[in-house]
Amino acid sequence: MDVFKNLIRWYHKNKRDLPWRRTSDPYKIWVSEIILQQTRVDQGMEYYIRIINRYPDVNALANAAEDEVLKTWQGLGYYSRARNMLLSAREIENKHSGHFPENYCDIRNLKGIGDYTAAAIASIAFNLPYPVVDGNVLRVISRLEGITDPIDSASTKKYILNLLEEKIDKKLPGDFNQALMELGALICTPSNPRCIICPLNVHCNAYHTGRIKQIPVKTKKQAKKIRYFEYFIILVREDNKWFTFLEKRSGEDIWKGLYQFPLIETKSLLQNPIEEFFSRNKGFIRPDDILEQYTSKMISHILTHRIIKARFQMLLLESADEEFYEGFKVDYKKLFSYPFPRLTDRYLKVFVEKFEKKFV
DNA sequence: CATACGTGGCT
DNA sequence: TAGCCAAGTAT
Repeated sequence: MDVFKNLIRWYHKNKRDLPWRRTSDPYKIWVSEIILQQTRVDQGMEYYIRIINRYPDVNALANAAEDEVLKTWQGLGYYSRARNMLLSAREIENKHSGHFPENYCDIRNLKGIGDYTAAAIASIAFNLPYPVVDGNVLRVISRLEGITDPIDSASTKKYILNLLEEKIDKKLPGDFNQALMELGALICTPSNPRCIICPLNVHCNAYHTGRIKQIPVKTKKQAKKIRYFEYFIILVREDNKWFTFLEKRSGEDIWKGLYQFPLIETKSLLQNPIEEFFSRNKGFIRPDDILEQYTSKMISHILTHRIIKARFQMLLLESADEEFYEGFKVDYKKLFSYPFPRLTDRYLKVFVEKFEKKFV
């Protein structure tokens, strides 16, 4: 069967020139694979450049502070990737003497590395014959083989993995894996695949049976739930300097490890947010101390399975009793050194335009 | 096995 | 436009 020979030939002729394809450094390949989890090349590219510049090797990353790594990752999403990458860098420093592990098992045991990423690093960096099964591969193979079982079920993934374990090029498994993914990214796309120029079209079951639009099959997704976030940007002047208040997000929830302004979360829209804030933070600020107050428009922040409806309350204050607040006080000038989710970062840019000249 | 986790581009 | 989905992982 020369199906995959055509694929490899196509890959060498058509592959994109990407920075992580110009190195054999497992560290850099690892960083690229973490960034590319659920993320398009176009979106991840600038982050890859930034991270490699800032942390050129495992040691540099291992010695970084979590806040700094998260700031570097700010805007990319799925922030546990950044936290786990840092944990794994430290693990490599401490338990592998700073040397990136070279076998599948040790790679797979690192935090943030699952079946896909372990196979990707093992094959690309160390030439080990582990097939990758990612979204591209599931789409390409299910079409090629005319698989109509849902590709998001474990059994279908296992079936495709077993199939590829037989087919994988043992000499150049990294190229084999990347060729399959590259085909999925450039030709065998989810919508409007370019079957006419596909190097596998002769052998493609879905193509020949007119089922390209029906395959792959996926089980249904659930509806979006709405969360309401009411933020309070509190500004206080002391000794001719402006301060605000922040909290670090913890717990198993969205944006863990990032920072936020004092927040009230509700399941429905708050009618009197300021009142609610006073009653929840007794002694922190007093209504009499408010010099100026502004309420932003409602901002809808759309996530895959969530809609966050957020609003920012800006309060300019005479004074505040920080002992009654659980977060911490920040010099306004240092605000932008903290990692924030996109929602906050976006609003902050509007905020600066609109208000900064009033008090800075 | 289902669900949570971000963001942005495309249809 | 609302929905889909992108080089997945952890729980």
